[in-house]
Amino acid sequence: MSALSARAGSVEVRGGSQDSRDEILKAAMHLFASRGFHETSMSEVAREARVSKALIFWHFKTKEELFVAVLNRLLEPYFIDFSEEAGVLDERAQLRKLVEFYLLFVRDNASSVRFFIAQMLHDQHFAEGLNEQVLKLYSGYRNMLIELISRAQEKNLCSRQFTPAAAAGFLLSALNGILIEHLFVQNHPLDPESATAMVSGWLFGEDLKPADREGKAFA
Amino acid sequence: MSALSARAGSVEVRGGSQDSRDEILKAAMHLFASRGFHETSMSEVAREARVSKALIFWHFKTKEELFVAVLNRLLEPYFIDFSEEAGVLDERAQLRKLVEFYLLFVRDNASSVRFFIAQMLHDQHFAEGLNEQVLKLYSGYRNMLIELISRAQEKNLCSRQFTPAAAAGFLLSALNGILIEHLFVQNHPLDPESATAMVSGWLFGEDLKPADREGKAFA
DNA sequence: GTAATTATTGACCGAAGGGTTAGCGGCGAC
DNA sequence: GTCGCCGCTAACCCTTCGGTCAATAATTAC
Repeated sequence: MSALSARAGSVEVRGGSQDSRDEILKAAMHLFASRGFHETSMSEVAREARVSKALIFWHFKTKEELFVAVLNRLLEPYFIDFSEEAGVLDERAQLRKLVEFYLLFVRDNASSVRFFIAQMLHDQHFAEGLNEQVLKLYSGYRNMLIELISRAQEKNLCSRQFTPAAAAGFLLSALNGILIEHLFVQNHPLDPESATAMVSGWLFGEDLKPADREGKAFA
Repeated sequence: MSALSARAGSVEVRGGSQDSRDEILKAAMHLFASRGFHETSMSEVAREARVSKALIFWHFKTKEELFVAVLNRLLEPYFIDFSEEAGVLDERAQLRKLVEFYLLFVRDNASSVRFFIAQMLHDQHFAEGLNEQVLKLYSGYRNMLIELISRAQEKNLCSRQFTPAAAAGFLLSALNGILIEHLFVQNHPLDPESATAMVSGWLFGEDLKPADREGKAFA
């Protein structure tokens, strides 16, 4: 915020402490996210931020505090509000939009997603604070799905084979499965269109276009 | 193997070098799997194995070599052969069996599965050697699914809506999604029966029993 | 019995890690 | 001007880490 506005002058005229703090955070984000907590030393962060190690400890009491700050910063893009887009679309289109949004987000933030998953699986210590926030995001998304599916079922727009909660859960599992396949198998382009077609084919019982029957996203 | 048989006497009469090597491996397995590579020190391993640190370096040249040995040891349970069970069952039952097997395995080896996933996501260095083996397992499983689905489609036992490869891919994604949900949401019991019912409901277009419509595995 | 080989150890080493401290330049307040 | 605070640094401290080494038990070989 003020960190950026203060940098009006084109070159390295940084003055305020916010500026160095930001530089440190950026360097730490990069290093922590790509190497992990224990494999990143404060000296490395200092070097990458072109700042003395002591300054980092002036901004952040401990390495862990810096790490938590990085976690929160990396988490920001995950808090998105797309309620306004909903207005005109019917439930089926909204669901499709929601699924596509998930897949696009994962594709465009793969490295950050990978980092968070690895972090939560690996380190229960930090995970505790993290779990709360991630779970909030996750259940928010799930609730939107449930709500939409429920309304779609009322209007007979989709199969009533499952309860909305079960359908949403299964859908989420499929999405998560696509996610991890994408993270593991490199060169797996995660084609959101094909995957969305596949998933909504299941959900709405639609007949698929011949191209989608091959499920590029899963082959 | 001989490690155990040599310990016939009730108390600590271990002799051969294999015995101490095994003790070290067991300690290292435990520590690496629960804390990770970088967070585990050789001194800790030595203490847990009740052995001097120097002895570890006598058995294993470096920490990394020990870690690789641990990886291979932890990977052993994953190589299972269940071709003989197939014999009498029809394709539909075989598929159900295969799905259930996946889920049971994940449930019963959750900590090891968690460790491998975290490891592969986190550390590309070791992941390279690991990826090969894991990918072999994975594509082996996938090929069995494809083969079975293909035969099931020929016999009209299941929907022909998708190509076998696409159906297998989607199925695997669903399974992986269940897997990660199970790893993240603690107290999520991963009910294999319910999940299998759900999944085969999708695959075979079967009507579900009322209890399964609620999809306990996903709620 | 003794020589060689195999297991095992305590003590040690240099490097790197997280964190501290004393101090320095600059700048606003008075 | 000078006092005091803020931003910042070089040098230092202590601990831990991966790894080595010389010495010593314990086995085996002959």
